[in-house]
Amino acid sequence: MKKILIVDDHPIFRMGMKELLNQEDDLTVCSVAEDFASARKSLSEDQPDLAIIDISLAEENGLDLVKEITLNYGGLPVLVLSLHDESVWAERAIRAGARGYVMKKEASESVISAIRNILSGKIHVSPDMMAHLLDKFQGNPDAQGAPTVDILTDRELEVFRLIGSGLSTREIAERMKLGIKTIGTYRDRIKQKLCIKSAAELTRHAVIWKEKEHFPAPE
Amino acid sequence: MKKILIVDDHPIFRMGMKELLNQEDDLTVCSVAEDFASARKSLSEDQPDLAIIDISLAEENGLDLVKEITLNYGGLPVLVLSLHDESVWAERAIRAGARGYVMKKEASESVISAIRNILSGKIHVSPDMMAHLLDKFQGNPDAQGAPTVDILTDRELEVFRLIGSGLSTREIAERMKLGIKTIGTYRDRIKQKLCIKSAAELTRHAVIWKEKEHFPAPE
DNA sequence: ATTTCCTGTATGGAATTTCCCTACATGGAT
DNA sequence: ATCCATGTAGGGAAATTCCATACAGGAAAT
Repeated sequence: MKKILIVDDHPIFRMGMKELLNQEDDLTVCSVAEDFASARKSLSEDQPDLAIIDISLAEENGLDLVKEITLNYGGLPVLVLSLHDESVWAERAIRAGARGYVMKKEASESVISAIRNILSGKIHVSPDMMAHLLDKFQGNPDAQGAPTVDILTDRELEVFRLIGSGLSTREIAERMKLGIKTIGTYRDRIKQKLCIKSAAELTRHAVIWKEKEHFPAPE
Repeated sequence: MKKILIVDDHPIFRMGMKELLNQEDDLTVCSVAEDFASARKSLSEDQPDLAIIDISLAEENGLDLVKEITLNYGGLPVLVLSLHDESVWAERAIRAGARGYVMKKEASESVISAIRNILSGKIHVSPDMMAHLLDKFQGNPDAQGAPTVDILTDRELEVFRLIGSGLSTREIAERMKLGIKTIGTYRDRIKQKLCIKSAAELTRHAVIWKEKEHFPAPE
């Protein structure tokens, strides 16, 4: 019986996931957490065999939790869930130490099979992503993907995203629990990498990018 | 026993929602649908008392389904769910005929109480949104579908547009051959009229608006 | 092994901007 | 006649932007 920890800040989704996993004979949800603090608690108290983490946690950045886990609980495999498109996040998730990535809108069976794959030692991402990662691994840096945003580091991207949702520097600092000056540095670096000259344009690019990523179809 | 139809394209979320509702004594999920077609089928076959609709459906626009339902099944109340922030979609949802709006990340209890409110004839949105809608209703009675920018004066709109194309205050002043301070005043007034609090958000709204002008929405 | 580059974090200080208030002239609406 | 929306602009404190610099830890390259 494998024990599983779920970290997700959507209550109803947590409920669905728990239901789904408990229907399997050999899996059991040992705990659910909605933030870092309770996730840490469960990690030490319940000793799960696998952690399922939503990387779009409300206040915190799920990638950080993934990093923390692979650092401190080396053996514990992590499956990353996300609302958003694989092409943007899967690679970062894997680099952060996750053993798999699935999008939330995928079928229940995908989630189950991802879990089984991971528990048996494999890495689970979609075939496309797998190919892409391998490509990149062999040193074809210009594989494809977003020409711009791709060169941002995790933190830079995080800041970029928050800029895109209309937050001010101070608000971003609060949300990420960093100094204002640090956010300033990230903004500088983003501007440099993306060849943007003013704050106004930075915001504009960020907003457009975010709208594209997060609101693909609807008006 | 009230019968409820769930329309959502996230399998796991559907499962969670179903579980949640079935735990209530007086509610039962009569059917779940993941797209328009099966939603229509359930509507005529199962005669639900309430429909819960995720407006970020994969291929289709959930708002259209809301409109269709209020048109053809006049009496059937609709609760709209969305991943995204209320401020963006709630108003549209209500205008499309929905009787309530909740974000997916809200607690399970909010969903339940939204359902009960709606079933008892009320409209359910967050207090903030309620205030905003009421405001709009009396302050601007003919605001039916008028985009907010309508209340801007010509100059304000001009400034708004330039902000949306990523120009800084100084650049706008130069382009319009006005003092920086004047542009500052326009920015203040735009913010006030559009209920925007920070410069970052102002830019965000302006960019989104401008982008929309250029990419006529497939609504 | 050592050097170099990248990333994350942060500081300093000058130049700008934002933000909130006030001011005033005009041309309509009441 | 009066009130109000509009276009224009100034003052001043607080906040942000912009540019430079710093340093530690890790990865990559030599």
